[in-house]
Amino acid sequence: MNEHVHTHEKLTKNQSLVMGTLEKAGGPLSAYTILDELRTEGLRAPLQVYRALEKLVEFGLAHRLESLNAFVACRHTGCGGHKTIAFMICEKCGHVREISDSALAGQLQSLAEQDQFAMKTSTVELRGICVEC
Amino acid sequence: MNEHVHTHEKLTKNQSLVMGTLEKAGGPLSAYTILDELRTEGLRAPLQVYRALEKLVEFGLAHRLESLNAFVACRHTGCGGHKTIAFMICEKCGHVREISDSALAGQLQSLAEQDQFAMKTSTVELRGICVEC
DNA sequence: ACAGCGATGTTATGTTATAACAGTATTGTT
DNA sequence: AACAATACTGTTATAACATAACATCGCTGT
Repeated sequence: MNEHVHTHEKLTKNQSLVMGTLEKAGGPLSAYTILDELRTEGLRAPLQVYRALEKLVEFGLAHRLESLNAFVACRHTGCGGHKTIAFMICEKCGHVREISDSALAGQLQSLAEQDQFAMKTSTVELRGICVEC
Repeated sequence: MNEHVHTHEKLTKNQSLVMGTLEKAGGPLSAYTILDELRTEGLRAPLQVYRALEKLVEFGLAHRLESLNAFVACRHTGCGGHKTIAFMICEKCGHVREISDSALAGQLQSLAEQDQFAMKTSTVELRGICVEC
């Protein structure tokens, strides 16, 4: 399960700091938790974190979990060819599993097309209990 | 497209008030917007609304839209036999379409089973532009 | 009568997110 | 080098969303 190493060459200072914090955590963090982690690095205001997160999400390096109001590092970055489609969130241990499933992606797209709905983004979050719990 | 009439026989006063407000709106409302609507009815505190919403969601009479931090009346109540699976949210006009699709439901369930994940609830929200916009 | 339980009302507080404005850094162009 | 354009940064203040804690009320069943 050795994960990838991300270098973030093009990231700015704050973006790097936030990305590093997310990766170190290995799970979802709230913006304010990230901020607290980074006070030692000189960050002081929520906006500094939110602005970095906005970019990271835009770049596909991080994802926002709507049902948690939290953010996670993308597991897939750098491998290309997959869009993140869904998350399985364990309500007991907090573990988040990121899923790329092209069948699901297609299904969502065709649902949208049925209604002539121009889908821009999709949020799929499954809540429950994971294997280990 | 004549929709159903809901009578809410078993609802408490606050639950009725909140449900009525959601139905009258015909679209998503934030808890605080609901509160403002109901100040004339004597409601004063957010908790009064949140507590009612919690029950309504539990009863399946309303849904929470995670990506909007808002709530909508369920379109389907009283017909039985369908679980709400997804929402299509227009980012331009704010219109929300509620979708029951058993194929999608099955797909989510089987994704969960693949990982031996005991799914309790699912959130599926598609963002984009609707036909009319 | 009274215990149990769920709903209510209220105050206070916690948590998440953005507005508005000023300044700094980088890049590309002439 | 001078400049404009663009993006990022820092800061203060505030908005928007949500819950904790506690006291009380009003049913229902025994």
